Amino acid sequence: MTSNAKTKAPPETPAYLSRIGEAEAAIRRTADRLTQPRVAVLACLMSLDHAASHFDVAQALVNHHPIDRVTVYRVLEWLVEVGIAHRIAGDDRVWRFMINDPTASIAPHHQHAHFTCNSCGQTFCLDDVPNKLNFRLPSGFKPSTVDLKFRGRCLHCA
Amino acid sequence: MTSNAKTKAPPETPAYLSRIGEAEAAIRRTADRLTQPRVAVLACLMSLDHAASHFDVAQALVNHHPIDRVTVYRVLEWLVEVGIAHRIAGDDRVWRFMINDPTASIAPHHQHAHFTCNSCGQTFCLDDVPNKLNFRLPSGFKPSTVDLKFRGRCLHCA
DNA sequence: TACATCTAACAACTCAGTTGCATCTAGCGC
DNA sequence: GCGCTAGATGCAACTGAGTTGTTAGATGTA
Repeated sequence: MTSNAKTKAPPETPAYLSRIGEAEAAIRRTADRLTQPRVAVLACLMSLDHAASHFDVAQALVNHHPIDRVTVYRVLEWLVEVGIAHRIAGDDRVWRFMINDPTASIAPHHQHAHFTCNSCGQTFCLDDVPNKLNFRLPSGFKPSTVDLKFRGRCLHCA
Repeated sequence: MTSNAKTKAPPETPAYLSRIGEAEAAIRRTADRLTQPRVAVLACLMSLDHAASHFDVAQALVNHHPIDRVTVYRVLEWLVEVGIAHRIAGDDRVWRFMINDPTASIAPHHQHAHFTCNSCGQTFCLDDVPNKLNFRLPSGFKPSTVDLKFRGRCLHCA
C-alpha cells in the first residue's frame, strides 16, 4: 500500500490486530487446529461490540489477512459449532455472528436478546435475559428457547 | 380433472376456497384492485393458523389458482404494505407471512411474539404481548418495537 | 524431517428474492 | 355494453447469500 492511489493515510492498524493473541488462546482451548484464517476471523469478531456478517468480516480482514469468502463462512460456522460464537438471523436474510459472552459459557445463549438499530443497522447482543418473562404462552406450546429482539435507536445513534 | 390419471381422489376442496368471499371483502376494503391472485393468496393465508412462505402459498394454489411465483411475492408484499398481513424472518432465510389479527388493526404487531416448532417447523403467531416485559435494556438503547420468538414444541406436536 | 490428516482456496452450484419489460385486465367514463 | 388507461400479471433474466466438491497446501505428531 503506497501513497500513489490515496491522498490521506488509511487506518493502518485495524482494531482486530490487537486481539490476535487473545484469539489464538481461545482457539488453542478447542481441540482443533490453529490456523491463520481462524485466528483472524475470531480476532475480528472479538474487536467488535456488534454482530458482523460474513461480508463485514471479509471486508475487515481484506488488507492484512485476505481470506477466501468460503473460508470465512466455514470459519464462522466452526466458531458457532465449538461454542465460541453464535449466529443471528437478520431481517435482510443475512446471518450475523457475535462472540459469546465467556462468563455465560456453560449454557450459552439459550435465553437471548438482540437490539437492531434502525439508524445504523447494526445488531447488538444484550445478555442478562431474565429467566421468567411475564409472558403467558397459549396452552399446548412448550418453549425450549426464547429470543427477544428489539428495534430502535442504539446508544451510538441516540 | 377426470379419473383417468388418478387412482384415488385427491382432496378436491382445499381449505382456502371457503375463504374466497372473506378475502374479496378484505381486499375491497383497500383502495386497490381486486384481482384473482390477490384473492387467492389472501384466502390461502386466511385458511392457515400458521405462517406460510411464498412457496407454501404457491404450492397450495397450484391446482385451482396457479400463480406465477413473482406474482406471489408481489401479492404478499402488497398484503404487508396495506396492513393485512405481516412478515416473519425465519431461521432458514425464508420470509413467512401471516394474516394480522383484525382486532388489533390500529397498531398491528408493533409488539409481537412468534412460536416456531422444532418438530414440524411451522411458525405460529402469538398475540397479546404485554406492554411491559420485565426486561431492562442497557442505558442508551431506545427501543421502538419488540419481537419475541420462542422455539420448542407446538400444540400439534406436543 | 516425513507423513497423515485436517483446512484453505477455487470454481461451480443452489435457491430465495428482485428487476425489467411486454402483455393483460379491473375499473372507470362514456 | 364499449373502449380506454393505470396498474397488475407473467415470463425471463438477474442478484447475492450461502453451499458443495475437489484439489492443493498447511498443521501437528511420530
